Amino acid sequence: MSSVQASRGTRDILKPEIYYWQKLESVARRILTHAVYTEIRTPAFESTELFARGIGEATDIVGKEMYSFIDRGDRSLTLRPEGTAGVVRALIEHKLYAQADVQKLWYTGAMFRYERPQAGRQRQFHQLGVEVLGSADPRADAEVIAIASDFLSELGLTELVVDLNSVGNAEDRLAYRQALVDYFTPYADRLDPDSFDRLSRNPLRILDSKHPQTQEIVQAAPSILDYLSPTSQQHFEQVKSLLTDLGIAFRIDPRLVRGLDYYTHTAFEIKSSQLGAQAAVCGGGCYDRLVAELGGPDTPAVGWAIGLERLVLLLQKLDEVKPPALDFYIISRGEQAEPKSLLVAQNIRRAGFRTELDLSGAKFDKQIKRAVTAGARYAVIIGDTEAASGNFQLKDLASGQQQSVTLLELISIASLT
RNA sequence: GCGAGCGUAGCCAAGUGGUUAAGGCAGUGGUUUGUGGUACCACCAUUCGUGGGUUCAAUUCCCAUCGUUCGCCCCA
Repeated sequence: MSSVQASRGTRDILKPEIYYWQKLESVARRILTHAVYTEIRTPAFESTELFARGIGEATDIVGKEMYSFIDRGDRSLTLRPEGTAGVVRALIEHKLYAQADVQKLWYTGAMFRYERPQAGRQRQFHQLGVEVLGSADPRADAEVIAIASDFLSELGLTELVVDLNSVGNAEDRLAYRQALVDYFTPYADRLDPDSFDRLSRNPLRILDSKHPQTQEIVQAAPSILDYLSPTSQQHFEQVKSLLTDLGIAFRIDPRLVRGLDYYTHTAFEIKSSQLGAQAAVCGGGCYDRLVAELGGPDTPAVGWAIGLERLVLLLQKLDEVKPPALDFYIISRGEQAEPKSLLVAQNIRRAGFRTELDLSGAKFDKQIKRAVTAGARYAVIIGDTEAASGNFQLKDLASGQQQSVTLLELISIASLT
């Protein structure tokens, strides 16, 4: 086949699937609006430096997954691989922190990473995220988790589990990192190659290796929870107690670490047992150092991102989402009738009814069949006789009853029922 | 980036080294006039993702390539 096809890792979202996306978007919008989070829309590409500095040079995302390019003005740009860096850049650039101590923001949009595509993992994918900037209060952590939890359960998802951990502050992490290096070094030759590599680069990440032999060694590794400073510990305790008060079930996973450098204190993931290897639907945590690292004032922050492709995969396993019900289906055939049908359709639509106009010119039986399949409540049948008289056939598709009515009568009948 | 599987019509799917590539769903036309069901009839892949090779002969075997799926990596 010589026709052009969608690029690897990109896809079109077509009819049945799009209803899930629309549902998820409307639920998200409602919940976030009620929580008084403000939507923010940032560019799909940013200067490469923003991600290199923000996400961390040593991360895989920056190291090998970014869509970077030089534009015609010799600038190095990158399609955003995640949403937080751009939001923080906007916060700093517009000095949003000066308008209010705490900013509560949310975003959704396409992100880009050069990865091996798989179910629920595309090169162009979509995330929904929230960021609370300017509060170190444990309530901020608990609030964002509560919002994620409400959002997911509102969508009807069960079998979700919140995994929770604290990675402490910068000093805690440093001390823990050293402890891990000390622990793993004697086992260095027994680690899998990836983990061996991380020993010097990013030892925390050895913890969530899936390699069986590495896992065995990890079993007895020191726990981050033993390296938390009293303040970090207190913060963590408060988050746990707030979640308990909210009735949000969670389990502590001291081996939960995040892939991005900017995380501190609370780290969490919401996972589904129904997703195979791409189990994490929502991931987030605190990132107290990021704003300062990108040149802004010292600003504590917490947020999460939800992978929408994975969420849609889950939703599709639940109930079927249908398009909104159809009120009218306009059937017409004939030289006088067909032009008239559009006028009728527009009038009914203006009266507030969802109305489909059949443009096929097919025979009446065919069009009526389609009206039934489309789930319409009424069919309006217009032939040349009706077009001339101004009286249309209004057919109730459930009962099969049909009457001859004017446009005004037709609308008032529909309004009454 | 690594390992493995898969790729036949809009969808599902059988198939074999050898004249015309099953079947089902959907679609279209029809069984005389402008009305939903059922039944019946007809039509619907010059071609098996693409390119190359082996062979007298390939959808079938081999190689490459593209896409996709699963796992690793990573992440949401």
